[in-house]
Amino acid sequence: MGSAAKRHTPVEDAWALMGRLFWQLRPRMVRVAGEFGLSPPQLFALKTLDPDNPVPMSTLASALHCDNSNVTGLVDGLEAQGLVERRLGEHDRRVRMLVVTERGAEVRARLAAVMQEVPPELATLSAADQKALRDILRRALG
Amino acid sequence: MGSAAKRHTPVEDAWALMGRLFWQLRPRMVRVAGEFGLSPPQLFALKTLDPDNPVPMSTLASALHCDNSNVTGLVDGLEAQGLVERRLGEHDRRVRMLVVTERGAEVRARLAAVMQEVPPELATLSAADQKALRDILRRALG
DNA sequence: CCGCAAAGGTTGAGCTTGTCAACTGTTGCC
DNA sequence: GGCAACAGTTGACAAGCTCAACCTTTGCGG
Repeated sequence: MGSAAKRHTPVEDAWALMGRLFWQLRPRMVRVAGEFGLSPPQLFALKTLDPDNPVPMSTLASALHCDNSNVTGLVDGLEAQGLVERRLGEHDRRVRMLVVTERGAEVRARLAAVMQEVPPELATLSAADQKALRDILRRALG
Repeated sequence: MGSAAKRHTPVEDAWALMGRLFWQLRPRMVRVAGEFGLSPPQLFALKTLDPDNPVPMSTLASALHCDNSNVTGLVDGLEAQGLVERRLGEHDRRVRMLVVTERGAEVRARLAAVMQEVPPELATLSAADQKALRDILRRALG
């Protein structure tokens, strides 16, 4: 049964290997978030926001694939730490624009720097493999 | 400012692109889990278990990077659906071996089939790129 | 201009995940 | 035999998340 002939296409194998990378990523995210005094969802929220482009809360909600009401609590936390501000919409007074504060932008930048760190498995690839990997993924994702 | 010279190494770019794939994966997991009547953590738990190799709960806990007490609840749910069974350890009566039931194995197999589906972005790659991608990842991850 | 449906956000209820501390039962070692 | 260590469960508690209900604002149609 363990020897049942499971046929995997090359890209399926590749996908499974990426799954392993993703899996190893999870504890790392929790750790990084903790180091910045954030919960993982708060980390994703701050990472998603663009300091140069304030957006309504509903936009953040759809970017995070979650409900508006969920974003309320998330933003409450970020606002309590002075990382973002709710600013009233100028044309439409229903919306609250999410503005990343100066401190928020700073935290976000350090965050991005940590998250961009490549897992050791990939780092050990040859320079040629690293470039090839990037090029293939670029072709796939534009 | 948008022109600030952000230097990214090729592998950092590749890692960021994989991050985008990972991000798109999240809603899909939630959807798949729901289709099988499971929550995402339950799905991961069942996926982690090996029908041919019963393991103690603590082993599952460390595989899931979480506390033993958390696994208790997770397994409660899976057991309530008849997907796994707690079997008393033969040599050590402290441990409960997690045995995947027949029905559990069936669900797990269908689950694996769905999860192995490759995201469309990767599926559109040329056959050569797909093989190259697999080979590079194999070199990275063994 | 009025009425009203629709949109943005917040609130509260309720469920699940997850952690920690305390506890039970079992084991193995000194 | 005593005792520290281990496996698992329980209870308390914080947080994420969704849904339904609600409030305010908006903009459209009559």
